[in-house]
Amino acid sequence: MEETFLEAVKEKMRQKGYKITGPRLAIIRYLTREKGHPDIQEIFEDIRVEKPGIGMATVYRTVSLLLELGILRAITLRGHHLRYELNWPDHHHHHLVCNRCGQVTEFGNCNFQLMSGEIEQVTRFKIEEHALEAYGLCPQCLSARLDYSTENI
Amino acid sequence: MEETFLEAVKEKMRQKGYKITGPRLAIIRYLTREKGHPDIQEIFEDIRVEKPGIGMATVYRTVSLLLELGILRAITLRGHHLRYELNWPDHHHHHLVCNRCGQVTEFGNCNFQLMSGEIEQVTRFKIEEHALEAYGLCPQCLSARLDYSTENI
DNA sequence: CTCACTTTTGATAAGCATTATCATTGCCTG
DNA sequence: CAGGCAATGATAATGCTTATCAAAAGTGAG
Ligand SMILES: [Zn+2]
Ligand SMILES: [Zn+2]
Ligand SMILES: [Zn+2]
Ligand SMILES: [Zn+2]
Repeated sequence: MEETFLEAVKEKMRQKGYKITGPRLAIIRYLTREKGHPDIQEIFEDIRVEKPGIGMATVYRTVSLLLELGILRAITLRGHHLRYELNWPDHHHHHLVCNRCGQVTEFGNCNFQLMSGEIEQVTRFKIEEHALEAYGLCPQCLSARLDYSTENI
Repeated sequence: MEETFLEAVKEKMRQKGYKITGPRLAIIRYLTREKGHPDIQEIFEDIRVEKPGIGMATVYRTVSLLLELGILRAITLRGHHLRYELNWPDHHHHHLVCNRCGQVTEFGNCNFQLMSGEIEQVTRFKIEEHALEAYGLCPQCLSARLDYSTENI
């Protein structure tokens, strides 16, 4: 899976005339390993461990390139700075964020197509994509809060 | 409606010990008039017309205050900078953005509660809020594109 | 209404994140 | 394995947001 994806990425870069360089490969490999939602600073710091000489500008440039190629996906949670994740094929999902500890979980149960038809009828738009984020309390913070309210009785 | 809302805002500010000042009133009045989704720069420029002396710092501070009080709502479209709209009571809605011209339309047909129960079961989160944005082509851009593809036959 | 107290304001400086610049390095094709 | 051109890394520049602080304005008591 990872290898096939990496080859597809390289092929896409070659087709568009971009060079496959050391820094770019390191960043792509890192992103295929990393399963979370790192921001640009985290990407920079993690890459620096294996490639100490890399510059922040290169990380910015590579992330922009991967976004342009559709390899990377950017998400915003509560309007905070951007976080990134690989755009694996056939993996439609959204994010659930804990309001207390910030933990991010993914969920795939998306029924958006049930409302999109009606929205298209009402607005006359043709819908192409959508973004959805849910906010609440994760299981850990939920039980912590329950304990707290019990204390207060 | 507008007057009732304005009074409710004033009351909320008094309760929290915030002073009702000229600049703050001007910004709130402007936001009740404005029906779009201005960003901080647009708010600043529009307010400056009626209150030429106002400083950018005050606009930033007032927007933060209104967000804290739940009077204002912030939205991000495609991870771009924040845009704002008043949090009118009982007006749950989301945004539909044209990928070509950027036009923003609101829609109220939201079936999120149909999926939230299942997501809560799977993830064990307690969901409190959600944000949803749809992207596509507005009616104008849609017909423009249809014309264009006809030309190309 | 006036005064005294406290918050708010506006101008300015400071702080960060992102982008632009440019000489040097390093892919890639032949 | 060399030449050409894109990419890199260091640094400067830009732009947006927050912090600072003296002056102004809102509030509540008298
Ligand atoms: Zn949590
Ligand atoms: Zn979806
Ligand atoms: Zn449009
Ligand atoms: Zn909704």
